[in-house]
Amino acid sequence: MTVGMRHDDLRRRNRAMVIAAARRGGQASRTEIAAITGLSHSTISAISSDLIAERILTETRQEAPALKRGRPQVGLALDPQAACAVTLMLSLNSLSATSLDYAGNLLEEEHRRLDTRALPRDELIGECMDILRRRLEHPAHAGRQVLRIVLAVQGITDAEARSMLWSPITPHTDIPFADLLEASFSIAVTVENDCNMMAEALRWRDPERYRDDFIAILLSHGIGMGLVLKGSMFTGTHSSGVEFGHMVHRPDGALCRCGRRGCIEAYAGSYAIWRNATGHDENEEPRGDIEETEMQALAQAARDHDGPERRAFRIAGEALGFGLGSLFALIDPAPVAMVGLNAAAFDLIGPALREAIARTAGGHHSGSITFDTQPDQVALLREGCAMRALTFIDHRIFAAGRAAQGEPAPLHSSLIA
Amino acid sequence: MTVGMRHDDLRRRNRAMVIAAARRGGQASRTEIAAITGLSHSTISAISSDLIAERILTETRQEAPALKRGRPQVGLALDPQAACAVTLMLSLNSLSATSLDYAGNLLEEEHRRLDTRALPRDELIGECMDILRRRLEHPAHAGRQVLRIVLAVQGITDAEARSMLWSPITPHTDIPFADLLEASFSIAVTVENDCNMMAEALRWRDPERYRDDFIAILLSHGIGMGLVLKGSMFTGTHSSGVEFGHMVHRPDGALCRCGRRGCIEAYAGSYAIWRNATGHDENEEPRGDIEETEMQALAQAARDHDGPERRAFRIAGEALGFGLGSLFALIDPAPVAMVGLNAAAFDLIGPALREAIARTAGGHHSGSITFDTQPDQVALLREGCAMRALTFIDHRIFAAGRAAQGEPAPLHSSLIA
DNA sequence: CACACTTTTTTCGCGGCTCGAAAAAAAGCC
DNA sequence: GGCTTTTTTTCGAGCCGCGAAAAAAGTGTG
Repeated sequence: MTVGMRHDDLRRRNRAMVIAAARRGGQASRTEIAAITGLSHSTISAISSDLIAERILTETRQEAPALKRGRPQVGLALDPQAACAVTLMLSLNSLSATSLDYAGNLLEEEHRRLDTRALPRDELIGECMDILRRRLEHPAHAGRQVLRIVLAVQGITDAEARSMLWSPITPHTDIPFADLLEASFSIAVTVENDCNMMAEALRWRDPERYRDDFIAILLSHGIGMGLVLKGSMFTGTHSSGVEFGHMVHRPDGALCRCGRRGCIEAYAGSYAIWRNATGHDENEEPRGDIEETEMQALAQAARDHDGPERRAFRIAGEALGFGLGSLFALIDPAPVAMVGLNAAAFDLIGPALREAIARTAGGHHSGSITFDTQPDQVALLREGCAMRALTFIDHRIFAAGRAAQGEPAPLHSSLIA
Repeated sequence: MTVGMRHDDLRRRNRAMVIAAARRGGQASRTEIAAITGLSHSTISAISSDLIAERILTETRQEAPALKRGRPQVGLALDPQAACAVTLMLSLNSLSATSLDYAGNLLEEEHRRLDTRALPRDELIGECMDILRRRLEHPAHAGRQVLRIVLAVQGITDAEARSMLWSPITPHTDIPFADLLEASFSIAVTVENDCNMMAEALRWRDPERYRDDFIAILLSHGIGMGLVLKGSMFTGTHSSGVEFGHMVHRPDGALCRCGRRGCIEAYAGSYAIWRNATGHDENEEPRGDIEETEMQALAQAARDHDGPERRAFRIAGEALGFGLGSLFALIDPAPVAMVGLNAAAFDLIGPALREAIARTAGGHHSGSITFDTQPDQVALLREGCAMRALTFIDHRIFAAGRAAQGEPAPLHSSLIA
């Protein structure tokens, strides 16, 4: 509330709403948009025809044959030709990238395996540069302008989404990816936390269930979280925040990958489950990487008989439950989606988790806590990045208008900000 | 972003900014406001003259003699006659109330002692009704209209600020104070959490230090928290939220007043410190109330010699430290203000607290964690309530305009919402 | 003490925005 | 084919913020 509102801010916001309605899909008609936004039909009509003239939206025949009388509604949809976005996803030993048109259709993609932990800093950056360059030079774009690049990384990013501050996938820290990529390609870039992107994807996948308040928990080698509160992504004040895995479960407890003790992750990460299931001491240095099959074998053993494996998953559930309980003391309960490899073992984790939550403040009104497993972590991440990139174009570039007026538009000055 | 922006929303927001500038004090001139808001001088001039005509603002001679050349700036200040606000503060065994003019000056106040824990539900409500009625009938208002009532309670309120859901001061729950008071007095009411109001007060007292991100922790019989993130009060999704005292410190640990185990409060509340200092078992039922002098005696004993008292304060510090560490894993570190009785014992609590934080994720970048003690809990609460009530009038009523145009204005319809 | 100078505040006309009402368009119904 | 219904566009009106210019209210100077 520091800065005043000028007249064009108004138009910008209302344009953004029309674009957002089209982005939500369902071929919203002008009349529907007017009803949703509360704006007058004239306003929506004016904005729509502007957007169509600027080749941002297109009219689509309503596919439903419209049994009703009266002039049929004309659906508004995003013009796929309006722009492109590129997403980069950097994970442990894996770098992938996609190109998308403005409507969100996948144009093409590439996946590379590389040893991220061993790679020197320059080469890690170089790999990202190269895969991005190959996207930009790819013929699939067919003349469309790439207006936005999103790079999602495992680990902590800064609040301005410009740098990777720390990541488990590499020993290198504070890599200013956004600055580096923008300097080379002159296209606006943001660097995002992978769990936040997964949460973003859930909003688009199931807007009924995941709308204003919900939690995405990544159960894999480490524990991550994406948190949406009151309709917007919750981030830290300086960093991408919400390092749920490093909330303290047991003071001075088990040794965590981060070097500290007692973190939730030190009980619920893959390495912690493995450590407990295989009879290793909880103070033992965490293993670097664990094969998916190995975790599946542990889960199967836990399902087969009551033994250390079952106990290990129970301990994981307990740590997650108490952690969620503490979180819910702060934000009130909300639906939870479990994502990632170990979400497949939620049958082993869930009971102890629920039991632990019930013993905390969060268990008070546990009605609104529902758990749901989303196994396809990779697809979720890709979708989230795509939507983040596209909605950025919606809001920052197309809502502002006066840029895509046919001409190439000044890339360096206006699009990077 | 669901609802579109109309034309008058624009004016409303810009009016609100001018009022806010006056509320911040310093007799801001039109020129300064134009600079701060980024709006043009003409706009600020138009809005100011409207607000002066509506008797919301007044011009004040700049008291500084203005050594500069040129036409001297004319300060804008709130017109104390524009409205009134009433605050009610309900705490353990205490009910107090104040009347304020629109500029925030105290008109008069009343304080009552009553046995809140023993009082039947109706009588508790009745006491609030009565003290409010006495305020409204008090001659000090001198014809000014009371436009807002804020009731702050210890305990949990709902997210809409209409009901007290639970409180340690009474066995009764779910009391819809806002509905009850509005039905009787036809003045808009909100019900707020006391710690949130203390945080609100800190923003006004020391805006340099406590601005966008900070934490107020109430150290008294229980442990409370008010949290400001990214410039706005952080609340739960359903309740006033941020029940920091009931985050889990040690799973299945000490018995808490809330009936659960291992909460931070069960180690750091007055009753917990007393329990540990006097050699009682940590599973023992918490004492209901502890005199201020008794806690001071424990603190003195802890300062005098190394014994169970010192250990009790250290345990409290440790619990708070690990709790803050977990919190900082979620939101990143921020300045902390310690408020309330046991803030006076921060010399005993602080070292263990810092040590514990250093062992958590929050200790990573501990640079931005500063601790500060604010002993005058009562004054802080009163200030916070006052500012909450007055800024509500600023935003919801005066920024909207077209209401206080001389006439009494339709109370029932427009002011309650 | 008059006049120049400086800074703040107001005035005025312009362009842009949204709105409501009415008109136009595009169907189905009989 | 004409009537009805619903959607969309058009048109004039009313507000609002802006920039430029004017007015206002002081200080400095000779």
